[in-house]
Amino acid sequence: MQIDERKQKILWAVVEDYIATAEPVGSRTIARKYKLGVSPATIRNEMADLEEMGLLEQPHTSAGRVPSYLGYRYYVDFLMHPPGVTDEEKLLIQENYRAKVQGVGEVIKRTGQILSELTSYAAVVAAPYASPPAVKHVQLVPFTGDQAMVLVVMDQGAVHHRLLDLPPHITEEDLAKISQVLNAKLRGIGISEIKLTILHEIYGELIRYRRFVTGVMEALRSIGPGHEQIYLGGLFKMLNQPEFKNLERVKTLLSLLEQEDFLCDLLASQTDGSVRVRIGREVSHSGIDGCSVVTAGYTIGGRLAGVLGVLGPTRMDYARVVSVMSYLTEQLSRVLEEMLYGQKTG
Amino acid sequence: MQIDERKQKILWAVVEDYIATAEPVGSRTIARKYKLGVSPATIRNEMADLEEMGLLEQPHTSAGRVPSYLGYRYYVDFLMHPPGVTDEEKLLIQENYRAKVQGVGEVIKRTGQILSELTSYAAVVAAPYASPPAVKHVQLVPFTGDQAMVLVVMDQGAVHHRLLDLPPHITEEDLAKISQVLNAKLRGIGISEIKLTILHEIYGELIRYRRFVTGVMEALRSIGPGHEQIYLGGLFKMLNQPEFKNLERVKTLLSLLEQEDFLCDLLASQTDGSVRVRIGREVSHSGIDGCSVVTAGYTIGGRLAGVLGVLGPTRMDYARVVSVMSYLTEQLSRVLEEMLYGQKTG
DNA sequence: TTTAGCACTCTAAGGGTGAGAGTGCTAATC
DNA sequence: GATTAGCACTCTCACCCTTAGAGTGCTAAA
Repeated sequence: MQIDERKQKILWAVVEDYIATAEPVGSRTIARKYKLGVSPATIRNEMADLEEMGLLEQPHTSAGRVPSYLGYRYYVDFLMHPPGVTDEEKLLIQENYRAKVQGVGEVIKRTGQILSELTSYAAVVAAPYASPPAVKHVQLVPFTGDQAMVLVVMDQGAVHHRLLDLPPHITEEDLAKISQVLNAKLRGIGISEIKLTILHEIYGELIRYRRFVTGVMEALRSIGPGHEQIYLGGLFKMLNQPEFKNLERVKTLLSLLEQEDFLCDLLASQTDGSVRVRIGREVSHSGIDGCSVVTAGYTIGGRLAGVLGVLGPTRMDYARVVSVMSYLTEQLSRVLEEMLYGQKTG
Repeated sequence: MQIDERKQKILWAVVEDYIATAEPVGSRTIARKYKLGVSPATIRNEMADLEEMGLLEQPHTSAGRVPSYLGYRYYVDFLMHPPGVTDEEKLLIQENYRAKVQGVGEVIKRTGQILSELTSYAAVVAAPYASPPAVKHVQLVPFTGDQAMVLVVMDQGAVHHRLLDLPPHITEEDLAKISQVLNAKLRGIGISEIKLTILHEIYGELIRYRRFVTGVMEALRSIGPGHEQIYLGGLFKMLNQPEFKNLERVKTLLSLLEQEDFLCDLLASQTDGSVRVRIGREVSHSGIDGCSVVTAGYTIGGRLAGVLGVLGPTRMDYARVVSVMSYLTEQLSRVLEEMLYGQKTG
């Protein structure tokens, strides 16, 4: 059996209606609302076919139909028409960024807020993690008598800091000198690219402080790519969805979402700037059944810089979410580029 | 009518039992479990008195009694015996801090996690906001061709950064020089203490860069004291409490907790290192009925440095929470002091 | 003053019922 | 051969009723 045009229309109608109402969709409803020019009986027959093909499901014998996982997949891949973003929404988004924002963290937060605002689902946004982030500047700063702080500025504006124990009898000038050497050797290099040759060069010039420099390098390595700031918000919006009237579900979901590792996992698989939809079981995490995740990458200077995502029930308004996400990543990329490289070069 | 010892015992028993079971407490239960040496009938009479005094309430005529707001207040003020913390729990807390922790942020996060772990309620922890934080180090770092990053390390380990437009034709050496002057003038001074005299001194030495330095100073001022990192966690734990089986409540609560302003408000009123219990209506925030908040300050060098709090239902195990909080703030103060001032001076 | 006994009240859980929505099948129609 | 009207059937959900259970207040006795 194949999916002819009428079947497509019916599948489309079922998915759209179910997304809108959260109620199983009956043949009568489709005939009435979507005027396909055929009677409910015909639609019933077609729906029985679609069920046999695994695209629809029946909660129980005498209920309407509900899209199956495959049904959603087919809808997302072939049937939906992302409606784009209205002018008002565009304005809203741009307003949101126009307000004076201080630093990347603020931008990320605002992005998350507006994302959940516009979609009514939970939003997750990872701050730029950059692939790979390159060191822009390293600075050792005396802190207490026996501790120093290592400051590392990355080329995309992130700043990391670590505290380090100082060896005895090291002076502020020593620190400045070490900073200087580290800068000369590391600037423009990704953390993960720090290889033995560079290490040897550094040790060569700083042989006196070998042990301390080892500590510094360890601290640098501990920065790694992952575990940047992650924004999560809009949870309460998602609870308005009827699928979350079950408290047990809310609990397991919340306990997952509180773990940053989990959020990282959700976003990590995004490897380019496209919009990616993972439906139900495709979100491979136990305890998060019946949910879908839409992720999209944003870029800085053309390279993937970070990911934002929307988490909602499988019955998610995919078309809308995809529209919002693609416009939003575009804007976010633009804003970050302007911010980090200046208006002129952006 | 006054509260004699027997009434106290009965009130105590009602509160304890209700906290433990979340069920209205009947006279029979009290007679059986708390062996006061009197019959249920006597207890009934006493309970009627306590109700008349406003310390107990009846959900409906034929249910047991439940503490009223005043009842909880009386219990917290006069009747409860904080049980202290068991040795295992002490060990657990100390283990938690012993693990290698990187920076203040990590300590705050871990504190929040263990706090909600030990109490089963939601935990809120504000990173040290310090009164006032003093500048430890200022550093200007060239970023892109026409932007520089201002790094400010505060004496309690926080690091702030801001991006700034550079005037044309400024060199890296210029930046280094400006950094040096700023450091000399600002080190040890609180952001809010930067007064005109200091400003004049700086301008005097850096007259050439006057406009740029103005920008730097503005950036510094924008750091301000408030809005440090706030940890919030353990929400899903709180949902196990039967009072949150009502989804509507969970939603309003979540929407409040997602606003950092709200969390700040919750913690802000704490002005010393003591443990403070606010019950029900005392938490003056609409939309958060039936909840109590326990806050406590932690100190660094004897001065209030930050606040942690527990948010739970009015039927909260106050005795336990107070015990945990007072031990935890003690430990947290110790850990932070060691971290920021070094083991020897702590 | 305390206690036993008892009638009374209220809730929450269980079970039965009927309306409503939707289906699948069959036979008639285009 | 595809489509449709008609109809019997199924299943859920909301509603009502009933009852068990827990707890009370009152009264009278100890």
